[in-house]
Amino acid sequence: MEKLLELLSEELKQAFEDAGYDKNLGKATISNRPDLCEFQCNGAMAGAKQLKTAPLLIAQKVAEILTKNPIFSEVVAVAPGFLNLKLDEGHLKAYLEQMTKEDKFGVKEPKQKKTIMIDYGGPNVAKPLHIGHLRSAIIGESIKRIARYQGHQVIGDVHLGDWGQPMGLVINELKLRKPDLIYFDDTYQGEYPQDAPFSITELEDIYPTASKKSKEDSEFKEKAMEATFRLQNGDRGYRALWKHILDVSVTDLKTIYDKLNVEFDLWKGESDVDHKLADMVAYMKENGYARISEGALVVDVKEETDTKEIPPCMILKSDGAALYNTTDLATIMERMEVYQPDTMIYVVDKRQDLYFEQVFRCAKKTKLIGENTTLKFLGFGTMNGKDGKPFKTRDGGVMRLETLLKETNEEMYRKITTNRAMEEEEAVQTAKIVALAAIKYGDLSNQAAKDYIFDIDRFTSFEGDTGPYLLYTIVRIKSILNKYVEQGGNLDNVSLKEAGSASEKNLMLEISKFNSMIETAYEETAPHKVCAFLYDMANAFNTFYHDTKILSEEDKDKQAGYIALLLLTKNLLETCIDLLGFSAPDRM
RNA sequence: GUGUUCGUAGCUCAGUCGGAUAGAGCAACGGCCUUCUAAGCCGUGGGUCGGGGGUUCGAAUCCCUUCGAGCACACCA
Repeated sequence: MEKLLELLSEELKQAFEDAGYDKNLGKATISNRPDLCEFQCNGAMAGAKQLKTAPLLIAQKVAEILTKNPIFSEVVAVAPGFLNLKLDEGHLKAYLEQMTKEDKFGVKEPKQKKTIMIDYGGPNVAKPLHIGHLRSAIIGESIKRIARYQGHQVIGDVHLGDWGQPMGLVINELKLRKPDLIYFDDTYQGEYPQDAPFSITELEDIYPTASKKSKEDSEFKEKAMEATFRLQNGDRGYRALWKHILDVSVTDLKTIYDKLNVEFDLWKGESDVDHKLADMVAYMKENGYARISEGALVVDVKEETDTKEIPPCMILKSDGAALYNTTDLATIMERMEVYQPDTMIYVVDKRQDLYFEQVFRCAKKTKLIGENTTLKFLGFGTMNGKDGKPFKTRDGGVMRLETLLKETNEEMYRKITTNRAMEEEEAVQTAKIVALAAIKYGDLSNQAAKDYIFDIDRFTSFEGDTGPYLLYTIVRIKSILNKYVEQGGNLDNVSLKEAGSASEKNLMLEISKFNSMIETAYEETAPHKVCAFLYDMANAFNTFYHDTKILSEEDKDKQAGYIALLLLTKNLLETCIDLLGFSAPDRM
């Protein structure tokens, strides 16, 4: 269904035209003076110059026509030329009624359904997730859900770091610890065991140890490189071992992403395109895209219009080895072949901006992607501590994601149990749900591209612009709806009424912004717009709640109208938090 | 050095393809529970929108300049 602002703009256009002016001046916007009006139009001022007429006169003439229009309950022209508008209650009610009937509350299907691939998460095999991975997961997941809700086909790919040097390090360290494993026996011809010869706990200890050793011990490093080489060149035992590392690690990653309510459609990794690298490199050479520079194979990506220097995109290192660029480009190539996406969005730390600019240009120049394919870099800022510096643990290390989750859950459990009496089991479950909302809302309510301060005390607070506050609002509505049913009410039997108070109308006006908000959030890949909408709607609801007695309302017809409004509010709130990737408990 | 992002209330952040009196939250202060969850609501105080200049009827928003901060700048990912 059409956005409300567009419907109003249509009326304004007609009025401008009828008054003898350019109809394009008729554009409705949300009022920035809510004390005066609900909507406004500034067209008279914009047109005053070309029309050589005083803006107020234009506004007055248009207002005269508009006052006869039943869609507005009030039309006033004020100096210097604003048109102040109020919407008729009946029309507002009808608009909301239509929302409840339509699929997705009136969000229109896109004219062209796109296939969008989102590359987010980016964990490395054999390394535990740390807070650096948090933003990519949270933001990417939300973008995915918003785009999907908007009606596009969206594929989320975790893009595992599962192939390079780290794998050799792990294998080599494992060889030192367990030299007798049959995987290291070159003469072994039989099948390898199903079960991995190590646990996730062990694996998590192996990588850091190996990484440390490689920096201090050149012999170890050399052996690790050799192991990497053997793995990549198809050594049977090494491959089998690598497969174990992958399985154990991915199983573990899935449980944590599951806790975060983050879900990937694809668990592809760098290793999946290894077989394409040689062909791709050959293709770039044959078509004259690549050249040798300082021993390395590069593709120039400079453009005439550049104001800054863009270094060439390196395809192969001077020792002939592949690097991150190589696998990223090959991944783009494979995605084009298998999924033909219209857009690929990379949700990555913004410090990689220049790097991705090079890769994108290279992909375009070498025609790995089509003319109409969009590669989009969605860089997010750093998560800082309260001191404004990158977030660290108390002893200065990198905090594990699991630790962060655990601590937040505990903090939330403490808050819940001190404020409410609740069964142990329910309190634990509720704490988890609310804690996740706290973390995610705290992150997503900021613009993704900006650095932000991760303040767990603030995020877990139930007061103000926080996740818990929103959940509390939803829980409140659920509680009223439950009681209504207990008292014999039927939720299927309620219908909206015209607003009878300012707070009720205000809530309805907030609700009416939903489809336009979704569209903006999608176009700007901006989950924080969803957050702002949620908060505004929760505020509008709470104000309405405080000056309206719902369950004790004597007029049953009026009461049913309130209930219908509550239902719609609740459904929208729940839809929005789902777009952000969290959910609400039944009680808290 | 080059490029880039940013600078809004004591703190954390919205608002930025020009519109009226720059908005929230936290913190501070003052009200509102025999009544649907007070984890709430209502109100008060708090601002040279980093500085300067320009464009415009109108600038936090656009342009120039300046100061300050973060980040990036090919053989890591």
